[in-house]
Amino acid sequence: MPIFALVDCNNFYVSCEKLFRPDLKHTPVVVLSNNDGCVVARSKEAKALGIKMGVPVFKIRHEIERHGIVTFSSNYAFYADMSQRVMSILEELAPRVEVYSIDEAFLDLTGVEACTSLEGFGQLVKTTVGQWTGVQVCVGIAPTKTLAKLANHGAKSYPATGGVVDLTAKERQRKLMALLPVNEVWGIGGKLKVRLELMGIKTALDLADADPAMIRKRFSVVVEKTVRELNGISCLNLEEAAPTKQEIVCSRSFGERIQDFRVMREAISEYTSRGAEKLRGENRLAKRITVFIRTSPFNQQELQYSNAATLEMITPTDDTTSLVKTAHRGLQSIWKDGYRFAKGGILLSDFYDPKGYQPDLLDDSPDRAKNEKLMQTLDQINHSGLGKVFIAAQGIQKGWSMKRDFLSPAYTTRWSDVPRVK
DNA sequence: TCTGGGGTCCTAGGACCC
DNA sequence: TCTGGGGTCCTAGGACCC
Repeated sequence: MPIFALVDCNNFYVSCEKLFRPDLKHTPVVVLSNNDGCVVARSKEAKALGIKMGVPVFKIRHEIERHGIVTFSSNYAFYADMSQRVMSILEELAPRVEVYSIDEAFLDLTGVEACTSLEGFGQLVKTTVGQWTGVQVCVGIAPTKTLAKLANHGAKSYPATGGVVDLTAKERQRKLMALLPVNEVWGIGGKLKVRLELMGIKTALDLADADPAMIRKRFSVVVEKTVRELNGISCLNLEEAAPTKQEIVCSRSFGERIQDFRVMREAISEYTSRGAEKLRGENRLAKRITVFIRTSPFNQQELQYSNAATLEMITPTDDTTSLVKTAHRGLQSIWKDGYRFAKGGILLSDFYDPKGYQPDLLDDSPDRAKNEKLMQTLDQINHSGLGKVFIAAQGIQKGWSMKRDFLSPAYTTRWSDVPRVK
């Protein structure tokens, strides 16, 4: 029987910010999404004040002032660096690790029991990560990933557990599941919760006791697997190697609404360039690009418009200039004057290996090799810290670029920002 | 006035073929 | 009035995750 552990950092983004701001130790702190739009992480103090996850900042302005809540713009370069430190420790402690997200990892603990108690191992993970990085984690241990997630949830919710829950015993599984609403189960979101509740399935335990065949018929194989996982039958394996990407998205809400075609073209050019850069980083070529724009769905007073265009290139490419040209055609085909656009972006898909694709006989676009050197040079300069080079279509003013009014310094990734001890 | 970004997987349904 | 059936492939859209 396999044993999984889920290690999850507590309030990760906020914890990162607090590491370098000991003065904020007991202060309520929140981290905001891109554009300083919504709350995406909350300190324990902020949670205690009733600040909800995902709430738009403008709705809690009053609370922020009244309670002196400190806000940070999200600083992904910093969080990604801290994440790497945590993950490399986990990789030292456990033989097999799946980095599941920026603040979570699954560990394979099969066989660990022979050497030490599972709970003891969980405590070791927790204290080691805490001492070496300052980041606090909780550990959930169980025979399936879905149960390990629930165990972790238990470890977070009940301080008496000491942040580690071993859920390998069947009775403990059922006891915890009876307490949890069905939408706390990994893979059950708001829509499924409503449909399940109509069938009388209200708790995680109700779902575990449901008939898998019936669930498959009424929902899907995904939910069926969830039911089996809740019963201790492992359906989801540990995925050590990151699977190759199927698509690359670059999209942003604009710092200010866009009403002018030329401005939108700049923004789309910028996202396309970034997408092309990511594509080269993944060592892939894309054959398809989707361009999309939309007004704000939150403002119902306003005229709404949302559209997307998908274009196919003759030959798969990673060349910024030809991708930007294609994106421009796409934008042209969906653009409409008279709207206040709130968001736009591009999606690259239908990927090919640069070494193994079939060139098209009728392709008359310039030889890929010519632009390859140019793209390499572009990436090199942009990664060197010497400055940034970009194509003219991206524009210079960028009034639309995102707001980040409360950004913390790059403590761990930029020499000039490394804190000084006086 | 102001509401994130980047992914995955599955399914239904249309297009197309014989 | 009567208007095949079965298969594959592709895409859009919906659901979920963090």
